[in-house]
Amino acid sequence: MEYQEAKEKFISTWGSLGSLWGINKAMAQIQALLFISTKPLSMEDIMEQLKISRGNTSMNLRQLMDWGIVTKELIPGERREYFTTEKDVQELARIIAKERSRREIKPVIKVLKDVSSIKNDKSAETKELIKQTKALHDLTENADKIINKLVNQEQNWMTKTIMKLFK
Amino acid sequence: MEYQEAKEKFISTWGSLGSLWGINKAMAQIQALLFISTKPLSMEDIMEQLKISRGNTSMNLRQLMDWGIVTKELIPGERREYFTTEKDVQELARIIAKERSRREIKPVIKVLKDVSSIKNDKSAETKELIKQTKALHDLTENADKIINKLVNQEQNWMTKTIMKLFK
DNA sequence: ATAAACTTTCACTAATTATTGAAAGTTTAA
DNA sequence: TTAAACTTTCAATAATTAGTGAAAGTTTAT
Repeated sequence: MEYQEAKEKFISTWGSLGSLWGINKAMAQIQALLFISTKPLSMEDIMEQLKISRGNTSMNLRQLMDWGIVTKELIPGERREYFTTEKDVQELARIIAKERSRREIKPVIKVLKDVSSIKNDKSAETKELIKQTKALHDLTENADKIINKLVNQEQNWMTKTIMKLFK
Repeated sequence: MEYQEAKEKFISTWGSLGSLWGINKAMAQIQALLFISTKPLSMEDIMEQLKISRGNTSMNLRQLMDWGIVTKELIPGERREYFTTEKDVQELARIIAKERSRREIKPVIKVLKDVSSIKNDKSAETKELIKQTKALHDLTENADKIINKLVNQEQNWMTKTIMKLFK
C-alpha cells in the first residue's frame, strides 16, 4: 500500500467511524486529515483534499473547535487562517470522553433519575418501572463517574492503572 | 410525574439515546418498552404502544434478537409470539459492549493496523501517517482489550473491581 | 475610507436512513 | 388439505440529516 492509498483509507475509515463517537462524517474526516498532516492546513487545503464545499468546511471546523479538538493557528504574515488538531491520542480521548459525557450521558442520567423517582403506587407496573430505571440510572452514573475520573487524571494515568489491572 | 408520563419519557429518552450505542430509534424504543414491561409483549402490543407499523416492528425485533438482547417467549396454548428483553442491566451492558466491539471496533483496528504498516519511505508525510495511526491503533486496541476482558468476566466482577479503584 | 482577501451564514438541494403497508410466506388447528 | 392467524419481506415513500454555494459579514492593508 502506498502513502496516498493509506492516507485515503485512513481518512475514509475514520470518517465513517464518526458515528461511534457522535460526530458526522465530514467533521471526522477533517479531524483525520489534520491528525496526519505535518503542518497546519487552511480551509482551502481542506476543501481541496476532501472535496467538500467551503460552507461545509467552515461549519465543521467550527464544531471541531467547539469540541476543543481543533485550534486556529495564526501564521505570522499570513492573512489566511490555519488549523491544527490535538496530536496526542491520549489527550484526544480525554477530550472526546469528556464532551460525550457532558452532551449525552449527563442529560440521560437526569431523566433516569426523574423517572425512577415517581411516586410508588405499589402497582406491579410502577414497581417494575422504578426498579428497572433505577438499575439503569446506577449503571449509567457509575460509568459516567469512571469516565470523568479518567478524564481528570494526568495524561498516562489511565493507561498505567488499567494496564496493571488487565495485563 | 405519573406512571404513564414517566413511562413515555423513559421510552422516548432511551429511543433517542439509541445512537449512543449504535442502534436506531425504533429498535431502542422497543427494547425500552420490553425492559419495563412486567410481562412478555406480542407484536400487536408493541405496535400499538409505540404507534409503529407491523413491518417496522418485525424488522426491529429481528435485529434485537440478532444482537441477543431480545428473545422469543412461547406461551403455551397461544398462537401468537411474545417477546422479552434481558432484564439485568449488567448482562445488557455486556452484550452491547461485546457486539459493538465485534461490529465496529475490530474492523477499525484492522484498518489502522494495515495503514500503519505501509512501507516507510522516510518522507515526513509517511513518517507522520505511520506514527499517528500507530498511536491510534494502540489506543483503540487497548480499549477494545479492556472491553472484552470485562465482557468475559462473571456478572459483577466489573462493578466490584472498578468500584474499588474509583471509590 | 475602501477594496481585496478571506470567513460565515443559511435557504435550498441532495443523500441517507427509517417507516409504511400490502403481498408473500409460514404455521397450526381442525 | 385448507383456511385462518399470524410473521416476514421489500418496493415505495417519508423523515431526517448533511452538503452546497452564493450573498452577507469581517478583517486587514493601503
